[in-house]
Amino acid sequence: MRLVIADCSVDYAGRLTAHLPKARRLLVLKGDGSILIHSETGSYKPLNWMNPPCNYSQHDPDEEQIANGVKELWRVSQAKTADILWIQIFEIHEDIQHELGKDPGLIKDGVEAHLQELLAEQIELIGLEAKLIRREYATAIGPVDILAKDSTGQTVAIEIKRRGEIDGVEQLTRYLELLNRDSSLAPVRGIFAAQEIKPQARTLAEDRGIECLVLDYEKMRDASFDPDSLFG
Amino acid sequence: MRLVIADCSVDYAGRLTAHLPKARRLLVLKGDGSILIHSETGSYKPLNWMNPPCNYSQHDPDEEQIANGVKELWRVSQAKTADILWIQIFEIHEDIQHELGKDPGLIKDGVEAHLQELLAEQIELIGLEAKLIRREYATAIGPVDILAKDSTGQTVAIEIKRRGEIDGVEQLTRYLELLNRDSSLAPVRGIFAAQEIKPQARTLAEDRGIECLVLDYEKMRDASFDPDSLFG
DNA sequence: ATCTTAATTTCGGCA
DNA sequence: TGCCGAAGTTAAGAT
Repeated sequence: MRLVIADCSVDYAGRLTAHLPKARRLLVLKGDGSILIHSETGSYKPLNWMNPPCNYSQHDPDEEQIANGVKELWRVSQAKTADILWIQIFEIHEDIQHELGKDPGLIKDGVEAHLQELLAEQIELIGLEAKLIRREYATAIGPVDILAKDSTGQTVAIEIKRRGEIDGVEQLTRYLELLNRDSSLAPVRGIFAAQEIKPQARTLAEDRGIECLVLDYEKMRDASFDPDSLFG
Repeated sequence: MRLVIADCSVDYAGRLTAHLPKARRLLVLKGDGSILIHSETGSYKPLNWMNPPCNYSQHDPDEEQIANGVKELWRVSQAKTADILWIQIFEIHEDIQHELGKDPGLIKDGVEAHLQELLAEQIELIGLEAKLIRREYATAIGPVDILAKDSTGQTVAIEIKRRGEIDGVEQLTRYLELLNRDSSLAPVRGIFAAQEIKPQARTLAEDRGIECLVLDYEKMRDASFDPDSLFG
């Protein structure tokens, strides 16, 4: 990995056209050939970048560029698409190199899968005497997060999201349409369950007769450790 | 901006819990207090990070940590949320500092907003004598990009994308369903306009009676500079 | 390899 | 400030 602090200007041409005027910035050239251009502020997205695999080459600045003070001209192009980054280097203030080696990677815990696990375990949150049929109920267009039966015996399809947005309602709608063609299950109603449900998603869901359920992750997790606290 | 190459391990607790085992990495401490932790590969998202505003402090490692070889213990916490990053430093291989100053920022060209502006201006591209009703026509489930009337007086809802994919067709379908309930507008037909329309999106759109319109950005931009060139 | 879905999404615009 | 949708989204998982 090479780290360069330099006064530079950048031009990107690819999915869009963009330009960075001359300023002092950090250039990170990674071992896989990718490059990141960062400023002093703004997290964590670089001002400009190129994803691997890409090709780096150095070129001679033309007369006009030399007259403008350009010392080096870098070209970074994407190997698969037509994306190109031209970097004009005016002055290099720092230039160091270190090999980092392979990274063991990030270990995560606590995402959507956990919410699904907890709701399956505490299925009565959707209504008293509700029973779990199964998680990840397979259909032709993908698995339904949870399939259950309510106290009246009606089948319920549940879509779980961390944040409930319109896409999730569309997804559940497609499942319901399909499940309702299965006479052994129909009529199937839907519940859209999420830690947070956006107003537009709620509007669309209710317009389609889909119930919205806001999940309290902390409470569900606590109840999972101490089952008595939920229904006791 | 401070750049540190160090052997470190990281623990994050916040919206999720995550851990990075000991390895050599790049730590970027920006002037706004934010921190990025990068490895040799994988652009451009860091392995771990903390967004500004945040607080940095150094702590004394406990006996166990010292026994494990921890030399420094950094704590970076988000000022507004409860997110915390603990960084165990085993060895520092490089530690440099540079002030970059304020960045003039990125200048973009060729995004969706611009396409929308151009099509509103050149609305006859959807058909002769078409008239613009308005851009960003508000509905309960979000704004329609462009609402217009064609030469027969029929209302037309237009969804604009840079790249036309299935999502965009779904979005337009929802708008059409809603708009067609409004007797002062109905019947409303749809046009799916994009610089590039994916075959699957085109198939779905046409199946639903939605017209597909491929936009030539360069040509529209030129026409905007020289209006005569378009219809002359 | 392609498609689908989530993301500690980030980022910008407008109410 | 908060909500909503786009992004050169990126990244991970499934088909």
